Amino acid sequence: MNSSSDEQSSAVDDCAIRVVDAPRVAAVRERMPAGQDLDDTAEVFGLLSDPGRLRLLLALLEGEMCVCDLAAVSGQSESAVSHALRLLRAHRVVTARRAGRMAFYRLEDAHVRMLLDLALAHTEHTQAIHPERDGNH
Amino acid sequence: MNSSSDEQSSAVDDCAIRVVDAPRVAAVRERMPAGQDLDDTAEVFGLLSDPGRLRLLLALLEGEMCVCDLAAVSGQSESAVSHALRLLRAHRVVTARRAGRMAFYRLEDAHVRMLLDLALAHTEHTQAIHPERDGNH
DNA sequence: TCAATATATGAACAGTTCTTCAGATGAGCA
DNA sequence: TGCTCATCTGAAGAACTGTTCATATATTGA
Repeated sequence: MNSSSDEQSSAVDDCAIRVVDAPRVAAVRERMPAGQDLDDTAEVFGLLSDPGRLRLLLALLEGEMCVCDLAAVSGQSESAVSHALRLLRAHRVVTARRAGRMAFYRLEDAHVRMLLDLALAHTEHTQAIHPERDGNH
Repeated sequence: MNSSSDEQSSAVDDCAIRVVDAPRVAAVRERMPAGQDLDDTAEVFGLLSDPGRLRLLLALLEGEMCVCDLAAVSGQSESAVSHALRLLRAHRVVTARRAGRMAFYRLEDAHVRMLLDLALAHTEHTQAIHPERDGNH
């Protein structure tokens, strides 16, 4: 997870980089999403690129949960979970509902939910295809 | 992108962490994918979490391309592209076809292709909803 | 064989990320 | 009010990531 994509300056036009299939390059460049959109997308994937956060989000797929249960489910310290949730909150992937001194988190981002569902379906699918991998490494 | 998930030791049973909704915690834990699968999934998301690699992969969605054209399309140095492709190759996300001194890369992983399609659809969709975002930041 | 070209690689550095620890905040309760 | 509990936060260090520069490999054509 990082940021870059500063206008992806026109290296092609500048002739700084040589090209083999020029029309193809132009066409693909045409369809390439804008720099900011790419950065945003990469950032979302970055949020999903940590096993700890992945566990939290998968747990939240089925409904809201409080911080301490999330810590138990994901096998992380409550501090680590809190930090992770803060990051996810900052990106509006989850939201918190406070009830007394507890905080209940829920998955708020439909796009992330789809990505998680897809990933989950994939692991279950490959599990079915390659059962020799018993998942315990 | 990192690795962890060492057996996610049974903090629940150890009573090291207190739990509010015990049955819920048990049920979610039951459905949680195995540690290795989670690590693998996180790793895939990690591969997609860099704008540069994202550009390369999006370019490859439409067919194979040589390294120099990928550099042109993605606005990166050829060295950076080569390093990125090596990483993607190591994870079998892309494969190389060599023709003379050129190397043509293609997207090889169906799961990654689906994730990219989904992400692409999402940016196009939000583009349609929020046209005020012109993508130039 | 030699030079030029396309890609690959290694090492090193800067920047980022994750975890941990210590302490802060703030709600509930005696 | 003072105490406990659930969560949050900041700072610090270790580990990781991405880029660059220099150089290596390998193929083509002269």
